[in-house]
Amino acid sequence: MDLNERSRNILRAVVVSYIERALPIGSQTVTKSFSFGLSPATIRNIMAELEDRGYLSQPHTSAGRIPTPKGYRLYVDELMEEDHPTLFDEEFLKENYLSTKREDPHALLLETTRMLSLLSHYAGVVLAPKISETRLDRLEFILLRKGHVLVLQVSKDGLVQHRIIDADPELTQKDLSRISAFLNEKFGGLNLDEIRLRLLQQMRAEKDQYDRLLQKAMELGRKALEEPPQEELYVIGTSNILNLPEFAENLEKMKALFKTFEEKAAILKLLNNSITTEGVQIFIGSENRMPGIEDCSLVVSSYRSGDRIVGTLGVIGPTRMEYDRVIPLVDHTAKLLSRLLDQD
Amino acid sequence: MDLNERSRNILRAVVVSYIERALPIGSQTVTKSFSFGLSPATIRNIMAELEDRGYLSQPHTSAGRIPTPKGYRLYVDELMEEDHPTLFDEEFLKENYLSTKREDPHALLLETTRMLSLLSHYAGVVLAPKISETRLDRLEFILLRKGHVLVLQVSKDGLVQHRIIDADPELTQKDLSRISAFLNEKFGGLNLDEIRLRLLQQMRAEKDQYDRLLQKAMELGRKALEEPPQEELYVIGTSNILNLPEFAENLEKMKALFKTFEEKAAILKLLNNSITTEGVQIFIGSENRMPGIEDCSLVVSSYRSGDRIVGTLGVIGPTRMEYDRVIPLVDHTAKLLSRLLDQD
DNA sequence: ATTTAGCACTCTGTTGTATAGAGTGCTAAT
DNA sequence: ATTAGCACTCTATACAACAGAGTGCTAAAT
Repeated sequence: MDLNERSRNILRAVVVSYIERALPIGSQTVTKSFSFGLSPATIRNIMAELEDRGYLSQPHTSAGRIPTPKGYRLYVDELMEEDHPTLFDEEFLKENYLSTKREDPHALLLETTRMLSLLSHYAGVVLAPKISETRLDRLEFILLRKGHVLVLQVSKDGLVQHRIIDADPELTQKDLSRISAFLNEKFGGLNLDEIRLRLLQQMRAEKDQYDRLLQKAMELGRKALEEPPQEELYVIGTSNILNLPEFAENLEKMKALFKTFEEKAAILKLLNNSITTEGVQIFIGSENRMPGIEDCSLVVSSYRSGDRIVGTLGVIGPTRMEYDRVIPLVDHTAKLLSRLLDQD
Repeated sequence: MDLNERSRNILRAVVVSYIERALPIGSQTVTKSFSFGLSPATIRNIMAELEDRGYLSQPHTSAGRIPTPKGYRLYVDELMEEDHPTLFDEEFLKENYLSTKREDPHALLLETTRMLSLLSHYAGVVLAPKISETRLDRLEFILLRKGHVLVLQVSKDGLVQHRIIDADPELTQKDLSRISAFLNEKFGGLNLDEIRLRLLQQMRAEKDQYDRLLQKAMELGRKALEEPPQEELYVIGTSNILNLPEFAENLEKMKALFKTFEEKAAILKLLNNSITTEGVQIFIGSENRMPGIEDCSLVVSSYRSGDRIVGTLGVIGPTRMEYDRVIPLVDHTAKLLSRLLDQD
């Protein structure tokens, strides 16, 4: 049932050629570009077999072959020689990326996205750490106007997020400061889910107590943490996609793709799914079931801060992506980002 | 030299028809769609004259006419009957926009952009108020780790921005709190430019004084305000542009346009230029000299918070934009936003 | 038992030609 | 001043012819 070595070589040749040329690959092209010591006729037989088995497809009877997602999958999993980032990419990152200021995680993540886009020539995406899953460093409340409170969350890794919530109009800034201090004391170092849980427990326990400020602290804390904070997704380089021939020819696909890019929800969902898995993951074309990007491939990797996975980053490009270059790039970038986030 | 009434009517007819149909307009179309009581031949004469004068152009000898930017300009300035937003737009905004929560200006601005895009069917843009030009309500410093300080700025209209700066590593949170209090006391209610100026003056004056904390306060204040804060531009609905026939047919223009959208710099510049002018401004096609959007028109209006102009918003669409619908829409939206920002 | 040369066949894309249609500009009549 | 009429121009479309790339199959060669 398995493909023999020769068939695999031919498949590799077709995939590599197609990635380079974006045109259906015929038996002649294969014989010319690679030296298998086989005639076109033989190649044709093998290609026909590969098509039967679902690794290649033909746009029409008398055309060359194009890899199917299954074909790319085999290539990526078993045939590709992927090892290190290219020397250029590695050097470039060392010179231009590692030197970015690390004090503001936002700036750092943005720069990471830019690097991914720049070096891959596709679109770079970075899903920012969800502040709710990081350990809390500080929680501050600042009174804006009566009844409106600015909540400032700072995580241990320096991630900052602010949000405005409604609150008891009787609270003064003094109350708020005391509440901040109290909550920081009590919950500093925990992650938000834990805090939320403890708050609820405690509120139940102390329901009947008379310490009104304590109650307000609990109430405010709960409110501050209850709504899921907006998820932050950086996307840079979508216009790179416009240069690819496969989309230039198919306006409909491009429309769908750009709508997806603009709405971000589908991409968020995909990246969120990948956050549980360690290392590089690859979604090839229709393997990912997201409408709009079913003609794209994604190469994503989770990254960490300290010993916890906190987010994912990656590259979105055509199924005809240069996997052997992009996969090590994404892997490497994820590691560099993890390192940058860790060194504090 | 001026166009007579009849020519102006014909020009209006051509512009209106072209906006609707996106195809060169011939003399027959004009006679059929409008009843001027003139034969096609007469229309032709007039159109030829309009072309001579630069209001219309012909893609080729035997085609109908297309308005030039000059033609659109005359239409917009003198021929168009623009008055109110459509009933639908007005109702829609009343129902869906005026009810948005106003406590978080960011959310509000985002919603505004969404509305502009939704109702115009083009791309909506909103340039957020520059916090440096708003009056300061609060300035808070929070120590992240040694030498890194989170600066939190809150403006009187509730605009919040945070930034991370390097600072004297010897400063403790206690120092920072005192500095915050001091600066708030001294400068609350002023705008950042004023504050910056006063700080410099004062620093010079008190150079030789021995109050070290005061000096540090000055120094920190200066640092916190020195770098221009990033400008915030919301853009929503770029993918609407993909549906327009003029761009679908011209891939190159579309590429340029989307690159411009992604980079945002050109749009920022344009909107910043418009911030000094009150009311609605219109840039038609090549009138705006920004590469990438020279085939687009912009309808923008400044908006205010209280009695000061703080930002601009608008719509980016094809030169063939439905000006009579979009201009009142932009105008109306700007006024609504101003009202929402004011009611505090 | 493979491999391959040879060949008929298929499909695309390009080129050239004819044609219909839309629209113009000009002239002469109203 | 307007317009009917007409010759002219240019585009878009359809169609045919054809070159080119590529295939699959068969029979010969290794």
